Amino acid sequence: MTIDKRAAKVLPVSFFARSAEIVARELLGAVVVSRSGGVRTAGRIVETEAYLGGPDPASHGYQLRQTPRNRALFGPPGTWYVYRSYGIHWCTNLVCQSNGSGSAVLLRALEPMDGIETMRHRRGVIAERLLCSGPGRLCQALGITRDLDGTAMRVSEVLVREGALERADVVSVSTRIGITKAADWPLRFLLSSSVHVSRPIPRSPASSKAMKKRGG
DNA sequence: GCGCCGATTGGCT
DNA sequence: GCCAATCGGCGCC
Repeated sequence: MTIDKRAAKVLPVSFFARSAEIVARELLGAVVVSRSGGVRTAGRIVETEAYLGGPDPASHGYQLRQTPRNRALFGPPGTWYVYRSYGIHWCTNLVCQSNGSGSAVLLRALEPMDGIETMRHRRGVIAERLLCSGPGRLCQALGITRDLDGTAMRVSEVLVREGALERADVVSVSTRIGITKAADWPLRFLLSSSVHVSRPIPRSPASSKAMKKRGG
């Protein structure tokens, strides 16, 4: 897949000035273009999660509590919020809704499009499906670090609307990954037909239990 | 000041 | 499936 320059259009701030849930769903199929280190890399978004800020116990903006780390989360819509995960990885979000809402969309997986050799070099892996299939992985592949935190969406990395979804794309919703609080909120959005998602849709707890009981 | 925890990943059983 | 790596935020003393 390549980016059609005629159709490519940078997403306006108004795109992000809506609920994180809506933005997370509508970002599927959009393209992230990074120019980190002067090298161009790009990927198509295939997985996102919404974090709702004040009312969301899993959000870094829970109860609108601000710290030096999450400062960017309370900035204007379209601001990048990048944080360190487990002291090792970077994860990147785009601020949504309104100033001070603390809500954002986490980018969880991309389908690599441009600069794939650069991604391989940065990631130290060959397999294409391991390049951007996770929030930490995609940051490494695109060269995203704390440098991007608090900057406006267009400053370095940008998001462009790439037509829309393709005919083969299947939009699915599931619970969010890797959290313990509000773990049952259906705020993960993914193109479930893509091989580049971080994980498949989890089985429901009930059927998972049944599978375990049956030795599956 | 001290200890625990996490929006992850990669390697091993 | 289990576990370590590694660090900032947070609760508690």
